[in-house]
Amino acid sequence: MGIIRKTESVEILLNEFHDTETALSTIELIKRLGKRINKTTIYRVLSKLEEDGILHSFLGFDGVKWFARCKACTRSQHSDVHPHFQCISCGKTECLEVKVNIPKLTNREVLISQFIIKGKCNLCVA
Amino acid sequence: MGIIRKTESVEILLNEFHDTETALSTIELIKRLGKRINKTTIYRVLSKLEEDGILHSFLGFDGVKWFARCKACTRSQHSDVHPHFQCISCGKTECLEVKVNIPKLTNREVLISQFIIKGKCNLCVA
DNA sequence: CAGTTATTAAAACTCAGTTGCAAATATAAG
DNA sequence: CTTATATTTGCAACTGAGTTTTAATAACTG
Repeated sequence: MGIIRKTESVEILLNEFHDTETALSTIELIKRLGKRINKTTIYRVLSKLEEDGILHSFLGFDGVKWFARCKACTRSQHSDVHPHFQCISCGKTECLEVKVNIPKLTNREVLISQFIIKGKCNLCVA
Repeated sequence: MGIIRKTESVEILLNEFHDTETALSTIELIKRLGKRINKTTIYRVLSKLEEDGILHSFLGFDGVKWFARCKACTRSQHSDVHPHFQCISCGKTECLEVKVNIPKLTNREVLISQFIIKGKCNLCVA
């Protein structure tokens, strides 16, 4: 249904994504905000922000859901189709501004795709 | 630690993968075999078969774990790096025999990558 | 300001996956 | 073949991410 009312929860959550390009897991957000916002609300607001094309989500290697800011998505179309990188050392998870070429598949209709890469990030690779 | 003894559980599970190229979820395997093998054992045998390079695993869009036969993997190296396709209509999930080009990432070390595509399979696309 | 409707918190629940431990069984040694 | 021992199994209880239900609360509309 998307966001209709500007509530405190929405504002607080949007704020967490405002000053960062990196993705945040639901777990991390609950850890940070769990005392101010109920976890049920956190889950609901996140999924509404996704519906609205403000955030996009993906599953990390551990099966936990991550969210990150969209750059050029709208409510009707999520156009953020890029790989996500998860660092095994520091845990930082980020969107990669790289084009993915989805392989041509004969006789199949592609709807969504997800590409996750695990490794060491620029700071941890040393 | 991998498989050391040839037990009935190992044989039954290997058999499920013997006559199919498609992937099987842990949920499906527990549904099929849960009366013959305890679910704990199913989970344990699957992960040992993965260690041995006989099966490989990946997470579906729902966060459930899927397993499929490896083609050219060994205990020391899992070389099955291909996309997986999950059909939204019939649920069939399969390995795609397509090469994925992992984008060149400067200053980063890539360890594992996972590419999942969701859509309609050749039978359901009609 | 009052009425309507979306949003929230809280608690209980779901369900995939894990853990600890005692009993069972495959394999190696004698 | 029998015994010793180390792996494997089943069971029950647990973990933890995410969901559902319901009553109370807060944002918008007129």
